[in-house]
Amino acid sequence: MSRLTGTGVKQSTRKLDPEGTKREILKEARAEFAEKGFSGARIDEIGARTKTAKRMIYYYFGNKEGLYIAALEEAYGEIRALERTLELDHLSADDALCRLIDFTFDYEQSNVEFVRLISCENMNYAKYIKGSKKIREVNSNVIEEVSKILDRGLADGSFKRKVPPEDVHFMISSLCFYRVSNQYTFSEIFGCDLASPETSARHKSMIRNAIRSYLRSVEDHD
Amino acid sequence: MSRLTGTGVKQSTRKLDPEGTKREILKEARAEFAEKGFSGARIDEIGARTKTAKRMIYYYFGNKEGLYIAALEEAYGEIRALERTLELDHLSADDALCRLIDFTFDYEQSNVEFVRLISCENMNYAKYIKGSKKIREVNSNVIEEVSKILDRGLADGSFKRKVPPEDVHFMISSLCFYRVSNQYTFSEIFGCDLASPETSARHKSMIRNAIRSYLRSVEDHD
Amino acid sequence: MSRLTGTGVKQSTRKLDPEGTKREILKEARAEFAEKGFSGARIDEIGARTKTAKRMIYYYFGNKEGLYIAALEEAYGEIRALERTLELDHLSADDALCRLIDFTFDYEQSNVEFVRLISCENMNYAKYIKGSKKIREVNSNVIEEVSKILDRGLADGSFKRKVPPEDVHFMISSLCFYRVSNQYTFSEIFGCDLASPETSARHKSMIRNAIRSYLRSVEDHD
Amino acid sequence: MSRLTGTGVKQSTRKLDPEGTKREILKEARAEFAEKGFSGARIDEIGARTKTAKRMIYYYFGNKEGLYIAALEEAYGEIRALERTLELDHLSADDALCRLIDFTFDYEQSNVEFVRLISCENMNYAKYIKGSKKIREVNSNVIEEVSKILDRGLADGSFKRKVPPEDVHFMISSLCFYRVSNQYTFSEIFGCDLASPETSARHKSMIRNAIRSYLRSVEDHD
DNA sequence: TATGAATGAGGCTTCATTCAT
DNA sequence: CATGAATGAAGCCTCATTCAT
Repeated sequence: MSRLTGTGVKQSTRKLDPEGTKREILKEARAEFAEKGFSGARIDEIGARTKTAKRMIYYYFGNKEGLYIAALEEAYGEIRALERTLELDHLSADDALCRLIDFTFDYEQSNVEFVRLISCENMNYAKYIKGSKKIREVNSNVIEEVSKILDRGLADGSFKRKVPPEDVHFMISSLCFYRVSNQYTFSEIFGCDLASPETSARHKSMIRNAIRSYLRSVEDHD
Repeated sequence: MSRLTGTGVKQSTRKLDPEGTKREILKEARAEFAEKGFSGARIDEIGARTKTAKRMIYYYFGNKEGLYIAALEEAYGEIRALERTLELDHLSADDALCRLIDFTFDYEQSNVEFVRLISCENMNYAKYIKGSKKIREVNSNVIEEVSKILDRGLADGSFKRKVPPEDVHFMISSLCFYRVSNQYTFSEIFGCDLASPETSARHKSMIRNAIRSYLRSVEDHD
Repeated sequence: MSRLTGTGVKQSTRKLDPEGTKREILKEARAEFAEKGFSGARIDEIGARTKTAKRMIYYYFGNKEGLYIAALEEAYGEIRALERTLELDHLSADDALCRLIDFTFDYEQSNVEFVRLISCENMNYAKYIKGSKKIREVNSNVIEEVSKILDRGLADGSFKRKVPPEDVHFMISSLCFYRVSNQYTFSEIFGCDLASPETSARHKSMIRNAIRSYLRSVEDHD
Repeated sequence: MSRLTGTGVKQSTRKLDPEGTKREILKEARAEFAEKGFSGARIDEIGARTKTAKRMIYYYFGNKEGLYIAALEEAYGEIRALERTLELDHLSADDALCRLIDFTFDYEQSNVEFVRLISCENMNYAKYIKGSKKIREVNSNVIEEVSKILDRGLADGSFKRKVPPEDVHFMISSLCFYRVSNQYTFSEIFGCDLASPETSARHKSMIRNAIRSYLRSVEDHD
């Protein structure tokens, strides 16, 4: 029943900073899950990366799954929060579209962690976000934004084609996401580097204009 | 494999078909790795799905890593072999492009397993295919095919834009791959079903025409 | 107690009632130890059942062991205190014996918690009550009471047999205790229900008369 | 992926003796569960007591619960198997009854482990044996045997009272079981030693004759 | 070729307890 | 008196892999 005083190397004095502790755990969890996936991630590793004891993970998040879901929620929350600051309504349809595309491109290119978390969750058949209404809420805005842009473009004649907003969002997402998510196999197989500044700049322009030209064109190959 | 999972059912007769055994293991390995990822996949499970014993996996493939690489190689081999049967040279540039896009679209839509294996390997930072020259070889042809189409299109005036073939391959891949790889989170978040026949048909046409219109257009938004 | 189990519900107002707090903890501790045994019981659970915080358990009882001993002492104290109110001296030997048996029977049947605590302590080889003189004290009276009954019965001829009072107490205890302590396996195995009113009434009479007839009989099978 | 050759102290060469391994694990499991109860028992401890690796417990029994159930089944199996060798049919009702009582008394006194396992399972509300039809089967015979004795005794006049065989079994069980299960608290509290040869002999005779006298008597105190 | 038995290492989680306020 | 935050130790179990036949 006796207790040896811990020989912990980490901290000489215990700190009491619940919010800080929680935030730090979450930060390292995102990194670890993004790097190794859900089953590859190690709770031990996350614990080791933090200044607090591994034990606190269970204190605040219950278990590995709870921590993972929290990590996903935070990741989705961040990108959608930024998206909301874009002020697309002030811009012409064409400019707004390009701004949205550029934002998505830049964000995903700079936030590999986010992209990998989503890939990871798709490997899990999205089973962990199924329970999270927070994620649904946080994402609800995107389609609405695209929709407004498309309506404006059709009205002012800059777009010719009526396309469901989900489909446009899908194209933006695909082209920006895949570049990051699949950069490793793509670069390896085709001997290029998708992350290089040149390729990056070229692709950014290409994605923008591919989507624009689709919305502006009318002739189809069926 | 545990004593608890029942015994004596499998090996009523010893079969001596090394190639068959190997093929069967590989088939189940692909399924398991595609479903669970590398670290989530279970050697035990692959053994259980097979008519032969788990021990044979080690006999034929050395270890989990060897089995996984073999699974990847086979998966890449299959799609590229099919791609080679397309006989694109006989077609006009426009038709050839569309045929290649359609093939990619259909193949990835029908072979979720393939898509997930590639996603999985990207989660691994492509570290396992780095060693495999077989995979590089097997993929070498694709860019060449695209290149020929683009040249032909520029020559006959059906395409206006000079685009690196890797970039066109990138667009095709992105749009076809993401639909499958990210269908779970996308469908969950936006309350749709990317795999439904309607969405599928609409997207197939959209992808085809987005890429075509890009190649045929000239005005850029910079 | 984990952050996950909801906060801020309990301590709307600080109550300053040390005795009440202590009593409440003890009550829940008895329930928890009786239900799960010493090693199965959870300090967290006892804390959760209480309106006060888990920390108070350590404040008042030192540790799990201290709490457990306090629970045992209280449990023994209660039954012996009631036993002392029986006023057996006013009754004939035969009546007094039956009254004591009936009391034991009823008390143990109604206080499964008590029975389980004793069972639990026996699983612990009685190591925790060894230190407690309180428990010895509190139990000292029982044998004395039985002894008086037996003496009276031999004197007035209603009992024929001279039996050590400990042995009679042992028979009463065995027959009343086992019915409760072992009701789960017994009922399960023999497909009956020891707790049903019918069986209960039948057994109560049987126990009474088995002990009586033993004290009244003389012929032995050796 | 490399494997260090084990520095195991236990055995220089691996043995392949599945039945022996299983038996050894079960033997040590019975001892551990009987000593500490289900939640107090330590899989590690059981593993350490055996000549094989802890891992084999999971190989053969799945988990702690599976091992515990197997231990219970074996324990019940043993006593009932011995009971079946008693050949009570050849004896007079009175002799048969005494022989059965003596057997129960001796067996439980000598097999504290069995008694404690049953106590333990009652602390678990018999939840683990609920699933086991093996245990029900193995116990089915007992009541039948008692019933035959009672019938014979009523027929030849050695017993006067018609008592349900379950109730007689209950009395035998109670008196023999409690002596062992509760010896620790009883001895501690009343300053005696229920396991001593003298007390043991006295109780054995007492139990025999208490049950006999009940069956032979008719006057009740109601 | 084929297989059941065996295993060390390490993974997730729980637990009683103590620290700091 | 009271409490939320923090923690080391240890528990159960899983996993890829190797041994012995």
